Amino acid sequence: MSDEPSLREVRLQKLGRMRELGHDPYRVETFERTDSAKGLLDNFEEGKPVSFAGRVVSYRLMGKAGFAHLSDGDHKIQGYFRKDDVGEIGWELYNLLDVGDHVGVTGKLFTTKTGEKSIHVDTVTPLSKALHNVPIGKEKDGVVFYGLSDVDQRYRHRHLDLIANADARKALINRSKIASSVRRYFDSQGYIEVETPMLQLEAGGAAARPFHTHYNAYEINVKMRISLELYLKRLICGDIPAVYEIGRVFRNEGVSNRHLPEFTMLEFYEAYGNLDTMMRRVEEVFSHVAAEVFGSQIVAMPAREEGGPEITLDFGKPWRRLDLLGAIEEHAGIDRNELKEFGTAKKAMHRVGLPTEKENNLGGIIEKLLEVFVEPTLIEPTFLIGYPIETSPLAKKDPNNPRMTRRFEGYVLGREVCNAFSEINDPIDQRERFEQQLDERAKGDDEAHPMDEEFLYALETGMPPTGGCGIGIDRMAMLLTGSDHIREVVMFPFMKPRKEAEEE
RNA sequence: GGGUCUGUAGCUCAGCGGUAGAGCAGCGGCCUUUUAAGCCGUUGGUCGAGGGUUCAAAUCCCUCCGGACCCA
Repeated sequence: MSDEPSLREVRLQKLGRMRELGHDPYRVETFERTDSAKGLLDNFEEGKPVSFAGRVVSYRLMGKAGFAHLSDGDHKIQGYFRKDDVGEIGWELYNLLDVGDHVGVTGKLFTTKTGEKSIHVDTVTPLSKALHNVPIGKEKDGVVFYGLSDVDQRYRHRHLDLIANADARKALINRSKIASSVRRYFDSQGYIEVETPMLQLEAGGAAARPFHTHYNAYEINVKMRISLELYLKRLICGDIPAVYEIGRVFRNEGVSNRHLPEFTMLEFYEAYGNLDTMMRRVEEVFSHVAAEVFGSQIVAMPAREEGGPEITLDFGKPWRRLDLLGAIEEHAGIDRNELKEFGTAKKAMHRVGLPTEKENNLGGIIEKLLEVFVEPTLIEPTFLIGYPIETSPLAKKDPNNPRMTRRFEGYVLGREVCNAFSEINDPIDQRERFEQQLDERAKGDDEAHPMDEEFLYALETGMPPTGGCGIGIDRMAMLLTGSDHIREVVMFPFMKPRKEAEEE
């Protein structure tokens, strides 16, 4: 996207003139500021001398005086520039400014005729020149006009989005604060944060296709990790009793409003923790983050549909706990006894109007029923407990029902937010599960879990009973910031490359 | 993968068979407390790309390249 040359040239000419006046913006290295814009406005004292620097986000010239708002990113404050006060050079410099430039000013705080707290400027120091149009909208009564709204451009040129769109900026910054807050929670609970390998010989710990890459020095093909799970459990085997990681994982899949090929997972593991421990951790981390980042455990969500009621979620309360099969019984009208065998389950699935051709095991059917009938109903924070064994190759069997595992998922607003289980610490059981997965793989399931001898060796050394849980940080951020698209909470989401018109 | 919509000036958009428009930004005037400042004037576009239909295509058709939303 090349600018109209003339526009860029005009800006370069203005830059040249600034240099002629002895004010090359790029030679300046620092500029002392009395306070942030918010600080100046909050601790406003009429007549107080101040200095401030920021980006010009609005600009009005009226003959021999003018106004411009300067933004430090978070807040903005208005400057009043008068020819008689800034002098000949200062006045010309002001005239050379454009929306998008950075400028430093000194002056005195004062209140305009219309009551806006401002800086009456007496010196002007250009600090950077914007060489192209910076699409900052004009604003009236909180409504922004002519801003940057093209979604593709907002993501591709995120810096413009951060400048121009306060809401987008806020969601992204809150996402960072959420991740920091999660860390503070686990640190305060005695957990150790670690970083495990992203390049792996076999990508395990989840059902997903990995990205492949090549390691030149060893001349081997390696894979990008799809989860954090197996390495973290190897640390539990090494007697690090409480461990977590927040890191990027990569899954070779399509994109949607909830999926990106790379996303940030939190996984945490706690020796001697069971499902109840993990549920408590999830409740606590959500309430901790809500309170720390949003100032309240009660979070207001935008209406889920146009004109619908606003929803408030109270993360101060314990989450609802429901049995998975019971929930299917309630919402799909399928008796749990029908879900004991593949044949009857398939019939029941057909009865409730779902296609059954693609299903080849009981667990798949149960998960499908869950997705269609139960998930959308789970608005209030809810744990669903007890998942089928076929889709849970790393979770302990339920001693009361060997077809099911000691696993739960948490849901909020109809979306999965976490996945946890009592980790298998029986190496014999784990090997059998991997072998079952290999069978699935042989049948064509390319997301089935690979065998991992190193992991099994660690388990054979002995792992205490352990609870583990994974939370998608992006999903958590979407939830808490009320974003409907994962790309709204990722600074630089992967974008399909633009085909250049013609490479010549 | 399926459906709906969409690509026109730096930004936000209108035009939908008769030969390219508006607001903002830019440029030139006027204006020393404005705030979507205002007033006067003005520059700026291979109408995503290619092909077709037509006397005539931004507009209709086809193919491609992007994008958005919904669905599997």
